Amino acid sequence: MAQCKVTLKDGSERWYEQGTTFADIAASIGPRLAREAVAVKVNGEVWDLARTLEQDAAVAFLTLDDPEGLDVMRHTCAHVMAQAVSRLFPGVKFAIGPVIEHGFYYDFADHTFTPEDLPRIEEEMKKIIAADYPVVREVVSREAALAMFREREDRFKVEIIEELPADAVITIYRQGEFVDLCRGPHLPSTGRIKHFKLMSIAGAYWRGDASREMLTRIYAVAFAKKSDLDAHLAYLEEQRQRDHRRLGKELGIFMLSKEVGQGLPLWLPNGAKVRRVIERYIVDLEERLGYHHVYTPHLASVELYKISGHWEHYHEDMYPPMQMDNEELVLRPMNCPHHMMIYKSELRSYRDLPLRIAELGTMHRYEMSGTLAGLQRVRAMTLNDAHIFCRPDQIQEEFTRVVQLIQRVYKDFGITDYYYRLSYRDPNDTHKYVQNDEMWELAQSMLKQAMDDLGLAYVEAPGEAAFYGPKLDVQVKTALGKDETLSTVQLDFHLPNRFELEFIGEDGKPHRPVVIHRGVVGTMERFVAFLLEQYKGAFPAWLAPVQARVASVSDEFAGYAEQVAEQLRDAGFRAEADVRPEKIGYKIRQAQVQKIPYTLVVGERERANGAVSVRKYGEGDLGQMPLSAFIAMLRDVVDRKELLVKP
RNA sequence: GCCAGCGUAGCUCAGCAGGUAGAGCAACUGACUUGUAAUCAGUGGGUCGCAGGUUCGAUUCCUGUCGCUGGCUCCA
Repeated sequence: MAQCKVTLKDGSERWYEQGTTFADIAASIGPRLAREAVAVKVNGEVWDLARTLEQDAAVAFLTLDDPEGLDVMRHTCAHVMAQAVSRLFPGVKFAIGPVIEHGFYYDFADHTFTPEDLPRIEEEMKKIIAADYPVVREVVSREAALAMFREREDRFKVEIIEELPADAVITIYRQGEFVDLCRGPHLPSTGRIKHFKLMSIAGAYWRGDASREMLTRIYAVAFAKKSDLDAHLAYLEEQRQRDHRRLGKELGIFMLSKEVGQGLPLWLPNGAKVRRVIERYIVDLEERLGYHHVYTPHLASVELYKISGHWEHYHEDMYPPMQMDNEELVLRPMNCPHHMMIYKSELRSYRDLPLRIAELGTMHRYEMSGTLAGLQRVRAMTLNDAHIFCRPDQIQEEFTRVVQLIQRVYKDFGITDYYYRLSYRDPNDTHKYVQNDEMWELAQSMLKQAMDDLGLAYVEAPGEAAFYGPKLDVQVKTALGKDETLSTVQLDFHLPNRFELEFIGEDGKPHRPVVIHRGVVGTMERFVAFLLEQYKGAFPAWLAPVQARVASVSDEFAGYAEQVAEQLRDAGFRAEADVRPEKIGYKIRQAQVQKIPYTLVVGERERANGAVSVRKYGEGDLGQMPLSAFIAMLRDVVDRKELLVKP
């Protein structure tokens, strides 16, 4: 028998007979490895331990401590769940069951699950794990595979097999009475599965295609250690506590009601205060950076959107037209066309460029009801929007300035957990986009170049572009773990053509400008939703609806408390007095629950000294200080935009 | 929009398997005059999302509808 050389992770080399299983190789290295190995990486590919060594190879054994090893366990766990389902609900059809972050899911058809089914399925899974069935890989011919799954009437598996490339190695995995089409790899046996929990049931379209059958998906998590599972569940619970919908209600930020309409939020006084601070901040900053803020109406003629092309491409997301006099009007879903018209209102010289037109503009978009979520997804939203009209040679500098502005703003708000995404058009579905291949190629490579020159890391996302051009998105995570776009910068060579924009160049001839669309704060709604979750409702002093509450120790000091609050307001702060005849402990508790940054306790000792006793949210009693000293401190904290609690 | 679940007082939630509803907080009234996360007592408040149906009788079962939640699709 031929000998094969095995190079291990530590660089050492060993020789084994061809045909030796990797399980045996692991055993020859050590009993502990034999016990803990769940799979093996052979020349970079993850394999089952039962597979055999056929040629010289670089070999690394995987345990549950390796992310790839953990994924193998999660994948096998998905099969165990499917097996349990097939036992409990005969006739259920199986679609796909991939590994996802923290766990896995499996899509089923021809049976509707309810939440009560989950514990039953878990119980059955535990039996399957206890039975410790070996998981056996089997290579089968395409014909055999088709025959097998046709006989079971597993239409999804048949479809998958039919679409596999001609040279694909088709494998099935068996465990006990259960068999599934699967590429693998898997654990050696079901008994190796550790800790898991079935989480939720959801609908999901077959192959993610809304025109196809809706399947029932069961989501689950799985971990190597009980403590990891518990920690994950605790984390999810904590995330639920910081859900902006919960905090938004508790803190009086916004409300929604069906009487007002779905997805149409009302900003309550506290929310409006926060929003106003942000609006002032961003408008001031933009004006300093050479943006010109404008106001344009919420209604526009359909004609305007026919010129822009929105009517053709975006029509289904717009509220239908209203016929008045001899005009057809729509609620605007975006204000780019208005800004195009502002550009066109004068003859522009190359010396005028870049021209940066900005607006806090309210838009209305018809979002599908199922996608609405608190302030994160709404149907009426105010964008921190701007359109930069520039010469082609100015694109890169303007783009760079926008990215720097984004970074500046994120720093001021203490936003650190985000990533950049370059969104390109979907090369397989180009009809969704404006037709101009050359433009797309140019714009996409230009964005990439600019990001590379900035030295910023990014992910590339085909299919995420706007219909008129590629974009840079800044992605953040919501409390529920979903990615959302917070900021966006989009290159547009299209609208300038549609509106026939021009500037007079140095040569005295007309030229076409380029437009950069950009939203830094994005929408006020999503931004505030994000901040609520980011700060767990504890807004930094510069943003907080109430920066300081003055709490009187007893009625006798109500006058002094009012006086202190008024002095704070005169100094430009948002302050109020709590002079109710309640115990000081109760007032303090309420101020803490409302996450007010500073509570100022005033009684005899403070009144006598013109002082306040300062309690800071998250830190506790800072002791007594003269009111003037507190004002100086608060001013400094506000100016520096200091975060209230460390993230 | 699609699939599933949920919808009880202002808020958070009880209410086993059908017999016209309860707690805590909040609100209101009174007492207490208070020193760093809840003072005590009392009072009011719900056509149990809405509309049908089954039943002697429905918050409880069924159907429809509206809304919310999770996910899919979509997306700032």
